[in-house]
This record gives sequence, C-alpha cells and structure tokens, in this order.
Amino acid sequence: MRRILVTSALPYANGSVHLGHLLEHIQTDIWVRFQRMRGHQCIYVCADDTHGTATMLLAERDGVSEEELIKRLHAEHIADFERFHISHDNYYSTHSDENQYYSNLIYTRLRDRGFIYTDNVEQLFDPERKMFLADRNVRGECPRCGAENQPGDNCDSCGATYDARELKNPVSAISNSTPILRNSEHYFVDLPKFTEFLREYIHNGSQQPEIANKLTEWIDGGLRGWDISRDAPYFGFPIPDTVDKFFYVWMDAPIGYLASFKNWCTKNGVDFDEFWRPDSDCEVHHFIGKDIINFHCLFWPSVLHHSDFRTPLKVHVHGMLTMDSEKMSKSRGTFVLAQTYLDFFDPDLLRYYLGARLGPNSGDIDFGREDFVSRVNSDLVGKLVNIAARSEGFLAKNFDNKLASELAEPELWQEFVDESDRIAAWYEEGDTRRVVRRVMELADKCNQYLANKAPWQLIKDDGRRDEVQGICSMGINLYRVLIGFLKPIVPSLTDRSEEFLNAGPMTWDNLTQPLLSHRLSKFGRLLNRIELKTFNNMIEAGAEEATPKETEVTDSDPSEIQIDDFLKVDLRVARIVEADVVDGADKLLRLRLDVGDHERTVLSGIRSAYKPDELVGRSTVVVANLQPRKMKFGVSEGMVLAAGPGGSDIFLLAPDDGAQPGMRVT
RNA sequence: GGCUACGUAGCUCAGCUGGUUAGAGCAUAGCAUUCAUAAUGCUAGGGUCGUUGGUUCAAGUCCAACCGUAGCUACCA
Repeated sequence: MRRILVTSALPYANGSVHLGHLLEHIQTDIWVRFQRMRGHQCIYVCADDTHGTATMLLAERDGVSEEELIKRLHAEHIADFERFHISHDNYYSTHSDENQYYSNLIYTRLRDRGFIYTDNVEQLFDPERKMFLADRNVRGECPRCGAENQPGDNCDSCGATYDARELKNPVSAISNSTPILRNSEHYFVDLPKFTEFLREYIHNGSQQPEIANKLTEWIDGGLRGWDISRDAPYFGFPIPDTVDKFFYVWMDAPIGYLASFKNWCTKNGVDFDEFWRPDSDCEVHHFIGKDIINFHCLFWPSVLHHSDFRTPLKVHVHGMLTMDSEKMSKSRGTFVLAQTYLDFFDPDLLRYYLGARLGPNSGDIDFGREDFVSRVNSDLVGKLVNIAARSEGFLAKNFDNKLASELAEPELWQEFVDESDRIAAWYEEGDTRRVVRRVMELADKCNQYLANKAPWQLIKDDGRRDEVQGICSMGINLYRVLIGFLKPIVPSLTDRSEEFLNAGPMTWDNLTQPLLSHRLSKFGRLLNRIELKTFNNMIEAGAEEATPKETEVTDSDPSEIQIDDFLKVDLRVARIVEADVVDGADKLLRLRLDVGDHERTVLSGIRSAYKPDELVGRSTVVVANLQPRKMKFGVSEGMVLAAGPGGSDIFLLAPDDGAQPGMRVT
C-alpha cells in the first residue's frame, strides 16, 4: 500500500469558489479517488490562503475584522467544494496555530543556517494610509509611452515592464493620495545559494518536461533573493525577532499544506514526520496551475530542503480554464461561480467534462458550451447510461431482475476487463481524457453488441428467453465495468449505479469480477439530458450577479442606505402551513405560507438544511412585496429570511412567540 | 522584447522513437431499427496536417525561418 499526501493550491480568501478553482480541485479529486479505489492510503488536504494586503483591505471595506471575513469565506468554500464531491480530508486555514508554528520553524532554521539576509528596499509609501504600496496598488503614467492610469509593474498599453518608482505622477489606488519614496529593511531568502540544488531537483522526475524547461530558463537567467517580508500594517504572521515585519503571504501559503496536514494528523493519530522527514518513503503530490510554478517548483522545494523537510515527489501542473476560447470574464458572465453552476447543473457533469478534457500536460482547457452539452448528452446519457437502461428493461419484465448464471460472451467481457491496467496507468499519470475516450469506445462496442443481438426480437420467441437473459446480463456487466472505470470522475452517478447494481461499492479489483446469478435492485433514473438553453441561462445569471458587485466596489460609500430604502421592504410574519420538496430540484423546498389575509407559495433554497416536516407550523419572516419570480420549477412569491453560509448551515429566522401571520416587521 | 507551449476535417481531439490510400467522437446527410431517458446500428460527404524552405529513398512526424494563438516574464494576491 502506498501512503500518499495530496494537495490542491490554496484558494485565496477574498472571493467565492469559481470554475477555475473547480478545475484544479476536480483534477486533484479524480486522482485522489483513483488512488483510494486502488486501495492506497491517500490523504487530501487543502486550506484557505488568508493572509496579505488584499484580505486586509477587503475586511476594512466590509467593516469587519479579517478573522470574521476569512471565517465566513472558509465556511462558504467548504460548502461549495463538498457539493462538487471534492473529497478533502481536511480543509483548513493558513491563519492557524499550526501554520504559524511551521512558518516560524522553517524561517528560523533557514536563518540559523545563513540563508536569510536583509537589505534596504526603497518603495512607494502611502502617507495617508501609512503603508507601503504593492505594485498593483499604484497607478500612474507609463514611463515609456505615457499611457495614463497604468499599474506599477507593466504597461497594458505598450507592454513595457518597469519599477513602480519609475511611474510618472503616481497615485495610491487605495487612498488616491500621492505616494512618497521611503526605505524599509526587508528580509530575503538567499535563493542563489540554492541554484545547484534546484538544477538537480527539477530533473529528478518531479516536474513535467515542459515545466522543467521553463524552470531551467529561470535558473539560467540567474536567481535573485526572494523578498519574504512585508511591513505593517499587514494581515499575516509577525517574523520572529523583528518589530513590525510580517511574512509575505507567499511564504506562509505553501506552509499551509503542512499546517493542514498536521491538523489532520493530530485529529487522526497519524505521525506527521512519517510523511515529511527528508528520507520519508511516503509520497507528496501537489496539484497547481501553471501561473504559480515559480512558488511551487523553485521557492517551495528550496525552502523545504534547507529546513530539513522532504521535497514533493511530484508537482502536477494544469493549464488555465477559458470559456468559449476567451478568458473568464465577470461582466460577460463566464466567470461562473460554483454556486451559480449548481443552480443549473449536476456537479458530475462538470467533473465528467473536465475529466474528458484534462491530460498530463499543462495546456489550457477551453470550456465550450456546445461541446459540454454534446458530450454530456451523447457520451454520458446516450451511450453509457443507456446501456444500463436498455438492458435493464428486459431483466425487470421477464427475469425478476436476475442476472444469468454465466457470461454469454466471455471473450467480449475479457476484452473490457483487459483494459483495466492501461486505464489505471492513464489515471496515474493524470491522463483522464484518455481514460474517458477509451471508455466511450468501449461503450460504443457494447451498444454494437446489443444492436447485433437484438434481444427485442429474440424475446418474442419463448424458446430463446435464456439467450435474452444472457445478452442483457452482458449489458449490465459491461456497464458495470465502464462506470467502475469512471468512478473517480463521476462519483454520484456511480453511487446511483452501485445502488442499482446492488453489489456494494466497486473497487479497482472487484469491478473485474462479473456479477452472476445476481439480483439487481430497482432501476431509477440515473442522469438527465441537458439543454444548451440552460447553459445560456447560467451565463446570464452569472452576468447579473457580477454587475451589482462591481458597482459596489467602485461606489464611494456603498454601505449606508436611507431609512426610506429600508421601509420599501415589506417584511411580514408568516406561518408555514405546508412544505414539500420540489421534484427535480436539489436545493429547493416549496413552502405554502400563511401571511394573514391570504396564502402564497414561496420556493426557497433551504432543502440542504431543513426537512419539510420540521418546517410545518413554524413562523418565520418573509419579504412580502418582492416581485414574483419565475423559476424553473414554478413561481416564487416572496422570499423567506435565513442566515448562514449554505449547506447544512442555514438558519431560518423566527419571531418570538405571539407574533401572528401578517404582522409587519419594522 | 525574451521564453515556453500549441497550430491536423465545421467543433473537440488521436496520430508513440519519420514508412502502405491521415484516424475517432460530436455535428451534417441517407438508410435501418424501436429494447432504451429520440436512445442505438450501418453508410456517406468533408482535411494539399498554419506558411515557406530544408534533411531523407520516404515527413503531419526531424531542422530552420516566418505567421497566428495562449501563458509566463518571479518582491501580484
């Protein structure tokens, strides 16, 4: 049994989970589920990346503490990933005791060995906010072409790169004041000292070939010291034995992998050092996007190696996600949030589509809406699931759902089973698009077999009933192998299939044993076709969501409203008289509300936290003058109020005893 | 600008170390079929493999230049 630790890059705690995050977590999760299915110990950890100026400014804008902000997003991120069946063993935070401990430990080890030096850095300083400005927080005129309102690192207009200090007429993007130059002492990791180590490390098989090329280029260009300190005010960990110096967020972010794992180890009684001591024979795998290879393939292994930790066995780098061949864009609506996607589609469909597109190299992945719809409909529904559906009918009607006692076509069965090793090898190297392609070829083969045998003809002949049973049992058994091969990619479709197959969870070993003389349980609908229209609706919804948010950011004072604004909202006490689940919707409950003089129907997305029965008879608060909204499953006439991040953490508001339906809330 | 990838049918891609008439799926058209969530099977059309040169008996496959696309260019999170 291999012992494997796996990570995905840490999502930053300043926004919601979107399709870009999901690409990475789905890729990782497929790999993780595959390893577990093979019987290996595979621990998958992640965390929120919480530190830095961005968190600080965002918290300030929202008028909350950084801790509150990151706590809220943490809960939201966990809920989002869960709904996509991302099987993290621990989803932690870089703002944790463990992380501070390891950050300090690594830093002091590096320092005591002479790998840290200090240097004076002259930087733009915002005199009003009393803080140093990162390049992105300065705007000014390009020193080369004179274009206005350019950021502090390079010019969008002419492409020049420069130092923020060269900008003409610089302005702080935070306070609009004019920055001044100021000196500050910074702490550096002496990266050039690690050059020889890195040259060896990047060719030890831990990197994809094209990534190793890229890294070689950087190393050949000469490494510079890595600035790991930031001045106060900064949301982060103070650097030991300094005043007002903090670790740069990229210093403690990867250490968050250690912290999250340590936290899990403590809870599960596992020895952390088994995995992280230099001579460990456990495996460590990182999954990242190609935008952050410098941090993970240069800084991170250097830092680990020189502070007595093992280095990662492999860094799996994927490309960026584009939508319809364009960058994801908030205003176009193609910057799709996890929550938006879930309002429209089953998570397995995204997993399938991305799985079908992802390979072992770091090329970009384009999400084509027509491609998505067609792959789901023809591959998953038309080819694969259809095999089960068309076979099952005969078995249910004529054979009491019982499979034949032997295989009708042992050679065909063997041909499918023989693919097991090849497919496993593709999973291992992250080539899931090959897995999917091969499985679909086999599905074609299976449909050909069924078309050839035409059991719907044979069944008319009483003397050939056994043949029909044999053919359909083949269909079911072949379906089982195929869905088993795809289990890491589409876990919930597999769950439903396993239930129907009635033979327990599939492992990589047992899926190559045929089911004989076995009784299936009742067949339910496994998957629905989708429409392009739904996809377009999702994009529209995404665009709508994005619009108000962006104006909010630019508005000078968005947080205050007038009393009139509040009084426009007609809040009423309502009693829930009926509550039902909505057929076909995952998240909605249909509530019948008594609001005093009449009753009305409200569709509410609280199904993940409440059962219909527990709601009937309760009082709550409803927005009574909300424009009725047509939803996919009917018209909703209002909105009930609830708090919480979502998932099982939704809390319906309730008035104290005595409040009667129809009373206005003021 | 430099670097790293990529550029094969309308779309998404296979084509391993160069070797018979360049493949698949989707889409399109025709036929068949009706067990299945209109699902499936068979057949057909469609590509001078980004361009131009070169190496070779032989190149989509190697080399060079050029064109185009994407990303990176580290003190941005």
